[in-house]
Amino acid sequence: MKVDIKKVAEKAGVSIATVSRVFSNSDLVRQPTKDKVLKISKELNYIPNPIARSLSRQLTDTIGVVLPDLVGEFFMDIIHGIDEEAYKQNWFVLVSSSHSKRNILETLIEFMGSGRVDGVILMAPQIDERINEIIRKSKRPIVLINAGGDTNNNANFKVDNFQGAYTIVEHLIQNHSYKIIGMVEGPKDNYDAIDRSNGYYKALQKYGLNKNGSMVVPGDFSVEGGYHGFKKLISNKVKPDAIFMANDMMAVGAYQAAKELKIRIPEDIALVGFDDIYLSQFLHPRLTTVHVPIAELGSKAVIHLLGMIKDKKLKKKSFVEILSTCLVIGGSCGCA
Amino acid sequence: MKVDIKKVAEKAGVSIATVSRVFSNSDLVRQPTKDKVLKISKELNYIPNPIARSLSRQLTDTIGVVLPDLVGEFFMDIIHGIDEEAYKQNWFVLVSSSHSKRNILETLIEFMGSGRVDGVILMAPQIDERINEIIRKSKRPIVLINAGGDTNNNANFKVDNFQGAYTIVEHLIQNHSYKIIGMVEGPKDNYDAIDRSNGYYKALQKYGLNKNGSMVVPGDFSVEGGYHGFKKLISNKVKPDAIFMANDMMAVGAYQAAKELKIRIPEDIALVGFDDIYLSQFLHPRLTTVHVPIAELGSKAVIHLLGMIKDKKLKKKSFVEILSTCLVIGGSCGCA
DNA sequence: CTGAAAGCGCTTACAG
DNA sequence: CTGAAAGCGCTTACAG
Repeated sequence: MKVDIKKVAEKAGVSIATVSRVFSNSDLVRQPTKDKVLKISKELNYIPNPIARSLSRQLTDTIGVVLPDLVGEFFMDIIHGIDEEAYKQNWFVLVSSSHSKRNILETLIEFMGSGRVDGVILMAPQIDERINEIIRKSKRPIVLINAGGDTNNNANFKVDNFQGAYTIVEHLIQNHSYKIIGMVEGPKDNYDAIDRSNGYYKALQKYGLNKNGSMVVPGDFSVEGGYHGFKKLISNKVKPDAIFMANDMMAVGAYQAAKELKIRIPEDIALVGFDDIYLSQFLHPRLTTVHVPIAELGSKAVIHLLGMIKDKKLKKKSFVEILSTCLVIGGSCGCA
Repeated sequence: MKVDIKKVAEKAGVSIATVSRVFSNSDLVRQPTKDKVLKISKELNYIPNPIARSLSRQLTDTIGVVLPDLVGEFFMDIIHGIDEEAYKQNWFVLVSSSHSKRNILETLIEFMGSGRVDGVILMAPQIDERINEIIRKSKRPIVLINAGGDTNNNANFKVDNFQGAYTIVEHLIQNHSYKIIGMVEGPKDNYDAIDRSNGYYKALQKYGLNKNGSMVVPGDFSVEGGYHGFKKLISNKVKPDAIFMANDMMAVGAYQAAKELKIRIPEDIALVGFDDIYLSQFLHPRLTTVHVPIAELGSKAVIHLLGMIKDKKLKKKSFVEILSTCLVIGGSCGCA
């Protein structure tokens, strides 16, 4: 029943070494021999056992992907980007997201410590010292996606949150001449959020609006957070002309609040977001926001990781690539 | 540097057999011996190599998950359901979705043929003969999620599309007394879609509306499909009182069309959907729809699959569980 | 309760 | 170009 390399070798009248060479595409085998082995293999329905191969080569052809719990909207895009690229190069993807039963740390230890994967892609909103220690101790390469905290001495792929925020706020100022621009920020300890806030401040400063044109309230990247943040801004004696929500989910909450208060977007107040989540195109008017290249982040991470696995030298180098975002114009900012 | 079972055995003054037994929690080891081994292991930072373990046991503790390309909204929920349950039982998840570079068939062959996984969960909208053949030939167990086509002799977990559709249409008839109920159907070759259509017809029939109260146009589960389907229904001389969109994505398209035509929902026409996708709660008014227990589908599939892996007898039995859906009432049907 | 040894199915340096 | 043999790091039936 079970057909292994021995059976193929026997039938083909060669040694298992030769069969092995045929399947690893060694050029040490003559074409006729190769043909014969391949023919027999087909007949017997032989597929080399990847586990045995892994044990022998000390390589698994598998990468581990560790994701945080809350990536919701992005989840599929990331996995797709990773999966597609990995497949192109004939690698497998072991996925693990943190959830109620498990945290990132555990998963990382499991992946890095065992021989189950040859490298890992880690998406962690925040790298703490314990995580850094695991990374340092491990001999397996790791690539960070959108990581915050101390990410030195690692390979990093990030999104240009600062520039994205700067650009969209600049759009509000330059194209629409809004004078007072409010912002509902993201979580204080989230690095994406911090960079977005910085981009906002920078744009205001550039156009001299930082003194009287700024109005900031805290938020948390959730729909409810956006709902309350919007209400808070709107209840100010001086009303903002426009509001920059630090992410689209909060913008959704803002739409709800506006609806409730019968405030029209963009007639009464302009609104913009960040992320370009799927949902944002269905808001009315369509949300003006910043597009984030999620799938690309995934595929770039894979390419780099495989490079690190193949070339040990690369592993030592720290590396950062910041992917640029692009503005998505909808009607919510006041554009036609 | 590399610490293996030998090193631990040596340091602990026992044989590798004993170390192995300690880590597989055999009760054949005395507590003091166990303690000593565990202590040394901690010191040396020893983790048993899962690949070697797999080769020896002929088990990988890994399940493969094969998903179609287009599950968008559900993707994360399914993976989460599967991942969480698998983790509870200490299993790993190898994910693979079909995409531009790969189809379901290839992935399935790869998973089933090689020794990379002990079983697979397959979500295929349609099982064709080639897929069935692969399943039949493989000695590894497989569980089907929401599969269509000939799924006999397999383990299946499905959603009760028929009942869900029946219930929501019945709601339109019973609670709102609508007399003419249109429907935009899903793809002709999609089994979910077919069952939903059947539920719709059954409800109309039950209440004697099948003669004059039915109005059906084709659709394709896409936003655009819903947009055009809605327009087509609305352009009829006799207008429907309510429309059942075969899925929420199409309902989104219907909202867009309604907005454009200045048709109010539900005042001018009631609208309901199916799936309860994340987005549907943000439509105005909130979409009345049918909730589908996606994560549960995933976790149930895992539980059953692991059962099949552990108990070979189970593997032979065909099995179907149909998870029931529930009605989610929003404002779009005319409810307060 | 513990150990020596065979075996899981491959890869690859070495010898020819 | 090909083969015999050691080795990858475990598990487990067998013997004690």
